[in-house]
Amino acid sequence: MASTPKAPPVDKRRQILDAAIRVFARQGFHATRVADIADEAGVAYGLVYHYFKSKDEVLNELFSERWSLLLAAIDEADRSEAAPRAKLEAVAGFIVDSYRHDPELMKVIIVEVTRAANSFGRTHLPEIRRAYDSIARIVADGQRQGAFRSDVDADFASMSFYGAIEQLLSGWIFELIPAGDGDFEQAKSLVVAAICDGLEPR
Amino acid sequence: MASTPKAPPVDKRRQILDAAIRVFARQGFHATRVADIADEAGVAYGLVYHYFKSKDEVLNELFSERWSLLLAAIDEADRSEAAPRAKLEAVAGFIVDSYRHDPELMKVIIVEVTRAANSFGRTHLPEIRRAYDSIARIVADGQRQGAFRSDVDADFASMSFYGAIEQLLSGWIFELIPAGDGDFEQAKSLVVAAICDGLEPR
DNA sequence: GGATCGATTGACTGGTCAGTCAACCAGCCT
DNA sequence: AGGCTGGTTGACTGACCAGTCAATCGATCC
Repeated sequence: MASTPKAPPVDKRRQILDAAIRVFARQGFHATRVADIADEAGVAYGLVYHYFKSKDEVLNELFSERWSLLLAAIDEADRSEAAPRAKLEAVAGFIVDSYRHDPELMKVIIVEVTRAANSFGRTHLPEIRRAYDSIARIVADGQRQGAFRSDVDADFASMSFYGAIEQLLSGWIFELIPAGDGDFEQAKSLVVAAICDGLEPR
Repeated sequence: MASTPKAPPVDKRRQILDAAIRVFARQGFHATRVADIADEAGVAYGLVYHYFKSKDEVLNELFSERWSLLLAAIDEADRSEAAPRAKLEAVAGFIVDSYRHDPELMKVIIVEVTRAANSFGRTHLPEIRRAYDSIARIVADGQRQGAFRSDVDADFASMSFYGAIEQLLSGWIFELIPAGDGDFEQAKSLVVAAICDGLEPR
């Protein structure tokens, strides 16, 4: 062959990360030994430490990879010309689709980072917080435009909105509420409806 | 003395539980050694195992003690004659007051149990679920009375409502939003307002 | 005063893993 | 061939800590 296969045909690093998603999702971070990751990846124990400084770094990498996409999606929604309500729909849509596309990864991120406030959540608080802040900016903008009532604090609304979505994902993850294909679509509009329209009839 | 001090003057078991709250809140469950609990309680290591079968059981006890109060409060609200919206206000009020009354205990319960879905959360899922179900019953009742719109699934509304409150507590716990004395009162009505009235102006 | 029994003590053990490291291997260049 | 480089291997170690247990204490009763 003329090509120089400098990089090996299979990306072992990626292989380890993907294996880690599966194992973390199945057993939880604390209950998985590094050997479990290596086994699942079909790779020797030591190789994990060739590519990652520690077991923690594997999880950090998984989180950062995905969370940066979320931050980008929120910012993109914010910068768009859409109506405030449509912006929130875009954010909810992105998160729900993330779960639909890769439930195991989202499970790991939520259970092991976002909600693990005493371990990884603390480490990544600044990044997590950036998401809350960006959502709050969308809300505040909507209030300035008169699309949202102004007697609700934007930070508060942001927390409620995000909390509601995350609780929904948790419900799916732990099979507390049905997670059919239609449920996802329905959920997207329902979270926004709940926060924007409220429950009371007009 | 005529009295028979069958029980020792200080309840060591309670002392251990209270110490555990402080240490769990400060360091998190996984990071606290049993020796830390004993030290904080001013008690010998082995005494913890005299009163509790394991380190896990200490946390279980703390959770069950408090969660049963929450379940009772929700059920009491449900059984009352109040308007559906007032019932939700009562639930939100109880949870917020629980945090105000003992932030450390609520931090432990939320961080280590309710949101620790891969460890204790899984163990206590049935009890946690009972809270969601009771709230859903309040919502469904409100829908039957016409006080709430019916095109939002009650289970879904329940999850959103609870998720919003829990996210608020998380915000206080990790100092993402201000936790002054007035903020608590404001929050109670705001969670309900957000979920009942929504954000859009009338 | 000594027998009994529950509370209390803290040194010790056994098992578990994260992380290390020396050796091995495969491709590639000279 | 021989040597270099970087990916790959897995046995080993050192630290940590939950849980055990035999010993001590102290109150109460006979």
